[in-house]
Amino acid sequence: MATLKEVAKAAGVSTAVVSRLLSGDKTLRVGAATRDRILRIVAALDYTPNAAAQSLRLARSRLIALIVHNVSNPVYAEIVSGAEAAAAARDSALLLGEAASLETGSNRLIDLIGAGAIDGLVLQGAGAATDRALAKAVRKSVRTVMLQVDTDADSALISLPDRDAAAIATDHLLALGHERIGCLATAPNLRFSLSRVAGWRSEMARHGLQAPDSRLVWAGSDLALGRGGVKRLIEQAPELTGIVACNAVAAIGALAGLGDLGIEVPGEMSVIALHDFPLADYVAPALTTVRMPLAEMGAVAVDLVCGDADLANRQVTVEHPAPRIILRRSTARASG
Amino acid sequence: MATLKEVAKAAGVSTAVVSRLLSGDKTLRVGAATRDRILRIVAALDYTPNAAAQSLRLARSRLIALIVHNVSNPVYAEIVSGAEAAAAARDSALLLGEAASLETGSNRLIDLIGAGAIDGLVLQGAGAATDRALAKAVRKSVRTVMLQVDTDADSALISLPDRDAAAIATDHLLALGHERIGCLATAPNLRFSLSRVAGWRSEMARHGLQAPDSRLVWAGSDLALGRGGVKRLIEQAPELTGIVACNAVAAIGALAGLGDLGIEVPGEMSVIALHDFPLADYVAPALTTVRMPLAEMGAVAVDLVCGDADLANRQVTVEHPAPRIILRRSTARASG
DNA sequence: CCGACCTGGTAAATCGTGTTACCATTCTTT
DNA sequence: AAAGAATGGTAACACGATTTACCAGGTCGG
Repeated sequence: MATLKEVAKAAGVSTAVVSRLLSGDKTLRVGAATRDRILRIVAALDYTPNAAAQSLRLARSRLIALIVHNVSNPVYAEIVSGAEAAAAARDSALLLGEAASLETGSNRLIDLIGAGAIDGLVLQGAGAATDRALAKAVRKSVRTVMLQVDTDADSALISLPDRDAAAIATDHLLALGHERIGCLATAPNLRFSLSRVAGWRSEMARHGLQAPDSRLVWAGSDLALGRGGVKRLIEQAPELTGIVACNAVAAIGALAGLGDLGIEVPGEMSVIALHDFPLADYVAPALTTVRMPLAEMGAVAVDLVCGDADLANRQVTVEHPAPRIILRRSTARASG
Repeated sequence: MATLKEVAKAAGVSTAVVSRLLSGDKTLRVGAATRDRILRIVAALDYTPNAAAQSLRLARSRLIALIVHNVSNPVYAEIVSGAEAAAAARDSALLLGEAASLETGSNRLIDLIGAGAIDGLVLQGAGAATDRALAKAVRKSVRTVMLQVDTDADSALISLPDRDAAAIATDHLLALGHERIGCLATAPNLRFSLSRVAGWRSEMARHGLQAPDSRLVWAGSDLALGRGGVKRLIEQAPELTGIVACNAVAAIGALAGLGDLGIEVPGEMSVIALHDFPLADYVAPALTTVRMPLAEMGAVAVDLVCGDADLANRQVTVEHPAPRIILRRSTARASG
């Protein structure tokens, strides 16, 4: 509750001195006695600058908004976690929004974006909510970074090494002797998803093997869609002995779907997935994955949006740490 | 970028009219023509009130802070999700903090709390970060709600029906014919944890069965601690045929720990856990749980902190939806 | 015809900081 | 001793919205 004016009065100086002292103004000349007295009083009164007044004056709030599809998905949770840590490291706070809440009616977070009240916006995933947020952000030219899906606005795009990771996964199955390898992809209209499919295709081609559309199916990024998707895939391509799943959550659904079909993993079918999270080690069978730098992507997004680089047409791929295989039990040497 | 003054000038009125019109002041008498003109201009200029100025004037930010131990834990993620939805419904935005980021050095979120810049604070879990936040909040008398762990401050405490849920879980094992039932608890110094243990103990007693300390072990709420904890438990009490795990994430670790020991679940050991989340259906074996209203707890917390009820010594238990068993494969009838 | 009331607004203070421009002493220098 | 510089600050405005108190002019009742 202590205000700058109160501190100044208690110290017997003007508010200007206190403000300049606390903000480290180098042009301020102040006596040592006065300085100490002010600092003592600041401490005694537990003075903290009023955030609203500061934001108003500085036109800067040190608030970052992150909009994510769904925080209960462990893949997205890891992004949130990385972003939160990076925001804290940059002395900013993180406003979190989930897509479902933002779609309907009026929403405070959307309003804050529309009022230019935040310093930066990070958008993950596509959909009505992100479109709405993006439209507001563009109007007020809020610095915006998109994760994984691009747009025509003047925002930066952060990607993962999707193609490489899919190639690594495919290569792992190939090294185990598999030749008929399918792909459980996510969405046909998103760039990152297409990159992963391209990684699978090109690695197959490099080994002179086929990767026809019949061995590809579009599932989403959640358990139920993975479970249903793998059944369509097996129906289309019963000859498969290995599957590259482009999303680990969907892959776990796929393991269940394969169980429904009576197909044993890894005995009859090897499954490797992109992305990793702790529980992947505890499903049945433990899922072999290619770990991608998700937390780092969240952190890079926040760092980029907080910096002062020009974001228009900026494209960044998070290369470190590089994708690497986490070997578990869902992949095995091809039989026969 | 449009300001109230600009709107007023364009409409040929004073800022007072515009402000009062937009905020729905009923004492304002304004001509129909003027009203329409103002509203048209507001729309044309895409005017959004400056959030900082509004907060400064109204001493109210419509920001809620939620501090959670770890968003990657699916149990906590569900709390976050519920809180976010409730905040959106109340036209507030949610600031998210993770404990690890808040412990060290200066932090913007802690500062915002210390400056009284938020309307409410919800704290989950105990630890240095929450203590720090709480201390700041108390100084500025920020409305605070604690989840699951109480404190001596004037904050409300929200609980789950812990004792009932543990009793339901215990009862399930008893109904399957188990008599030597252990408890994999979380922390010995937290109230909710003790309630769950009490639920186990009392239900055992009600059936005339023993629940000695040798059949109890304190593990935490994550995978590794559950895995280690169950091994200590089996060492102390090899005679057990059933385990009530007080946290589902730890329980999944425990399943792995039992696997390490070569103990088959549910053949040789039945495991039932408190809390539920989607992936619990996909581990090996699928985990039988007692579902608790986690998202609802997050929502209740936000609603309470946003309301104007007196929070001092207020205690709320989230009773709906009531805890219920999700029957899966980790529990079976006692053999012999 | 005059006071009261209603209609349709306005002026100005306030919230708490940050910052630019300026100033009264005292000290130094030649 | 007078000019110039260094010391140690201050006064005042701006940021953008809200709100209380007030008021000019027309209408109406008596």
